[in-house]
Amino acid sequence: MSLREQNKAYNRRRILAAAEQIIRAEGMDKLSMRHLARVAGVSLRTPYNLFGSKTEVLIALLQEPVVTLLTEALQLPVRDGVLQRLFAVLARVHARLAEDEAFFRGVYWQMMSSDHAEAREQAVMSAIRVSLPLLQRAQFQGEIAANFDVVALNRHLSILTLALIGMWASSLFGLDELITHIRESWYSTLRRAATGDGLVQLEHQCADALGMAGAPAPTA
Amino acid sequence: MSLREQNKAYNRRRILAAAEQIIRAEGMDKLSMRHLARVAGVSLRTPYNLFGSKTEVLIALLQEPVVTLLTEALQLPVRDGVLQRLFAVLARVHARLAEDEAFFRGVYWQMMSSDHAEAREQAVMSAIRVSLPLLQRAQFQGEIAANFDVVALNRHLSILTLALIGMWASSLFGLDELITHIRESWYSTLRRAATGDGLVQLEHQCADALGMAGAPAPTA
DNA sequence: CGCAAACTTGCAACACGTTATAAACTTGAT
DNA sequence: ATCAAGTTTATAACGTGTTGCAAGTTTGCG
Repeated sequence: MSLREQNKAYNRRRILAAAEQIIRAEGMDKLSMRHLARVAGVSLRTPYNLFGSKTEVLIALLQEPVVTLLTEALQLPVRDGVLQRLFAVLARVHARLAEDEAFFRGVYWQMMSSDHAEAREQAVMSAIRVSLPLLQRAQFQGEIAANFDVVALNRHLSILTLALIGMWASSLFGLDELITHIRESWYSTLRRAATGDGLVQLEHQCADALGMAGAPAPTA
Repeated sequence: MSLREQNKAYNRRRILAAAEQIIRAEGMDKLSMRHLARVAGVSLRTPYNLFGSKTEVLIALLQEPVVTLLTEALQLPVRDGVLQRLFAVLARVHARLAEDEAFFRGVYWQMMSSDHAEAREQAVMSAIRVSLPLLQRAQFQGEIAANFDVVALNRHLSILTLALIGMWASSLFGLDELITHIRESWYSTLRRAATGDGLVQLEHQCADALGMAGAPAPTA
């Protein structure tokens, strides 16, 4: 890497570190570009040169912990099958979000409520890509019906999930309710697509602790 | 109504009319408070006096068409039952949104991406209240299992729907895909709760045109 | 009418995200 | 060392939502 690139990378890291520190120590509403630049020891223009906008700073700030969390969660040991793995990932994400609820909520909120539609769209699309291999594997192993359009299924599930995360980020409910809604919609949606062993795994999830229903799903 | 109240109501109407005109003629991004005040023939301070914030102006702007649309849609003639009525309402809403897509999208987006969490929460809560009577009636008529917590079911469905609308408003996909996601999630969720006649109505909806699936739901 | 309360107006101000401009600095290659 | 290209910096500016303040206007009441 050339010296030029090294310096840019160094400034990028300083800016992201400053952003995280400000959010943790002073709160999301104190994260202005002027303050960020001052804390990072950099001019106001530099974050714009290196990231493009405040939104893209926040996207970069989320990327590292999210990638770390997902790659770790996707390797959790699982006994039964692929669909169970999905819910195990959700549980891991739940635990991680609980550790840093205010941080993730604030960053995600500001990120999603900005004008920069293109930057948001890119972030969302990369999120949709994460879960596709899992669902494809589930279909390959016969947990999902062979004639189901698994790409559309994945898109639907991802969009549902991100939409619910967006409402959580907008402070309309707490983390526990968010996870309940996600579990509920994953369960309901996958129940349409699952077959055989997949259905067994799903009913196991339902028996665990599905918040909404007064009763397990009707078996007719 | 006292003269004082009359004048306030008159100014409110002028401001809302000006807002609508600006959005339609010049686009959402031209709707600044200064411009709005100028077009409405009113001082910058007055919208704040009468509504409190830009967010609340937009909420007021949405309220009238939304209430009109929903009260009309809820009285649509329906042959079969309550669950079918839900999907009929959705179809009516779809048609209305299609007439004014940019308008509704822009207003909803600005409304939901503001800082005023309380105002947003109030709007969301009133939206949740709309569908509850229908679901309660469905349960009363045996279309939904008697032991299902219909209040939680309604909250879940409403939040799913609003979350998806939020993603549509943020320009992540178009109106047709929005309706597909809503139909899909309503169908999947209600299939857990429906019994007897309710299930029959749902399968009728599924046969209509459910976008995602390559196949009808597995009958096991 | 006359007076107090309610309301609107005009103006300045604040902090914000973002951009333009021009000067200073750093790097890479000759 | 020199020079051009690439980056950062300082400063000012624009338009934004929102608020404070003092003056002006309108309304309701005696």
